[in-house]
Amino acid sequence: MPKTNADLAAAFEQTADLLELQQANPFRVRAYRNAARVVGELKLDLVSLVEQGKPLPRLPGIGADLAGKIEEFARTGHLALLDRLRKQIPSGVAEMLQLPGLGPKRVRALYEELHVTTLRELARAARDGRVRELPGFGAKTEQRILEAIEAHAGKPQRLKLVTAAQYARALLGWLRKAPGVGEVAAAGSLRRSRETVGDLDLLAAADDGATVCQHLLAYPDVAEVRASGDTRATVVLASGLQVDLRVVPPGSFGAALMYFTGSKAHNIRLRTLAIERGFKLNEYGLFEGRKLVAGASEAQVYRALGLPWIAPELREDRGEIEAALKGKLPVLIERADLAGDLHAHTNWSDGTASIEAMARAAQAHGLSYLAISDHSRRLTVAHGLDPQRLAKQCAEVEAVNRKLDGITLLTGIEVDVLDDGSLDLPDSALEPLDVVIAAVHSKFDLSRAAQTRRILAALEHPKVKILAHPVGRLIDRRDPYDVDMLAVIRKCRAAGVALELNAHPERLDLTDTACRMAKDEGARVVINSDAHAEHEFDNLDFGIGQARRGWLEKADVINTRPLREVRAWLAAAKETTR
DNA sequence: GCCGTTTTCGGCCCGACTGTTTTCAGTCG
Repeated sequence: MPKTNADLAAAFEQTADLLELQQANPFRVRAYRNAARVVGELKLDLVSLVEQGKPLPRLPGIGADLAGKIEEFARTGHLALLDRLRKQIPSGVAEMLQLPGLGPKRVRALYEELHVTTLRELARAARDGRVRELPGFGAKTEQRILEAIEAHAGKPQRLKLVTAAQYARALLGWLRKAPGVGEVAAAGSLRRSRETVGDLDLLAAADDGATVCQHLLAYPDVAEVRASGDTRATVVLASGLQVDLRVVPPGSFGAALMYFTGSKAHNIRLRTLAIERGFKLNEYGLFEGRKLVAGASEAQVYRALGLPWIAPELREDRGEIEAALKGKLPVLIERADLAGDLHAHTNWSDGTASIEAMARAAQAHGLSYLAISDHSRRLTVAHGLDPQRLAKQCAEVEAVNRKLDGITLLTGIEVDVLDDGSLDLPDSALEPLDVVIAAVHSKFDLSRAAQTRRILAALEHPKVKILAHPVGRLIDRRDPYDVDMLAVIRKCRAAGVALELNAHPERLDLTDTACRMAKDEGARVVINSDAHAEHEFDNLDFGIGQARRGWLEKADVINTRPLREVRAWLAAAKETTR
């Protein structure tokens, strides 16, 4: 099994956990965690780079030592340091770090004093009342540990962005009714449009924070209060979702929004930058000595640091601060830039609405063109179209088109890519269509080489202009298939094929890092709803969020262009080796 | 373990809440 950046990141993360348990230098621990993040987000496949004997690029926070460890891992599949640490500390001990309320100090005490090495043993020790005997522990902590172990068993996954957004909307509505409250906002990974959200971070402006915190505790869906003070409160909803509320004075709202939006790595960079410039940055503002320099708005704080405002989607410490310093931030795409949608389904296959209903829904969502692209015959569960039904559908699309005003329908198909890379419909059926989208819906478990070969072959087909959901994952349900994404992206660029950013909240595929890779390689992206129902054009918002996380600008995305230009692109002959 | 238009050594983001204390350590975000 070839190792990936993700394996390397996991090895660094485990090393950090174990070092932390040994009470190693906390900055050394941080260096490993930082390395895990940087490597995990990297587009470049480090293992194959080393295999090819190429030098590693300079990576932020990775010096001589960690670079050596990357090479070691690439060559041997192991880190000697990690192997050694694992011999010293049983694997179950590190797992205890996952429990809320248990950090390295307490876990170490449990391990050394009570010789507890698994969650099961920990639960037993807690039930026996042995945990409370330890210095620094008490009856309450013991009880919390038991509850945490129980919750850990039915571990709530991170929520999909769309679900988190629904919870947040309801909670913000509730908080707006708190006495004396000013602005309220959702922050955290939700505001950064991460594809999944772990817990909700909410922010409110008020002079009397305690009252607003109390108001949150009274929210009908609150199942448990974890903490509550004058400026912050943490509750757990009935669903298990944790909600953190922070309340600050109005003059600090911008600084607090920055602090609570994160990411943590972005914040650390900003605070370091503040120190270099003689300031101190915290959630109350930017301070010069005791004097508040900025704080009411994010833009003020960034400006005082010598930076333009940075969009939340970029705040991941993936180069946005360097870009901001140089004045080279991307002008990110916005929802209003989308002119059309090139992938939607109807009740001819597995959609729920008619062609006309989908067209009118798209128009109501501000779009001026829409491609009807139902499934092809191989996808029998979706009632996929064979050549005869496809031809009939095309005739109906044209008929509907004549009735419409202000939106134009394009004919199309989401055609299955078969095992060998050929398409599920004959060329004669595809030839008359405006849009042909190639999609992999089977054989997800091919080897990387075979899967890549298969997809590259499909991209060669002269009619294929879009590669649907290129990574193939379903968030939390199905892993992406193993494919050489860089090879796929380069092929797409060479063949004039657009990579779809499928905006369905369960897909959001391309991933953010793949979007950025596509942009860097000069390939085009198309942001499609893949709507199966009229309301699903709303999902385009999530596609835009993901695109912005991938640094995409209007010009990078095909369906920001007017129909005339899109038609020209669709009609352009492909340069392929076929 | 990383890093340097003040530094190649000595720093490394900052504050709130809880529980266990008797003035604060540990954890979290």
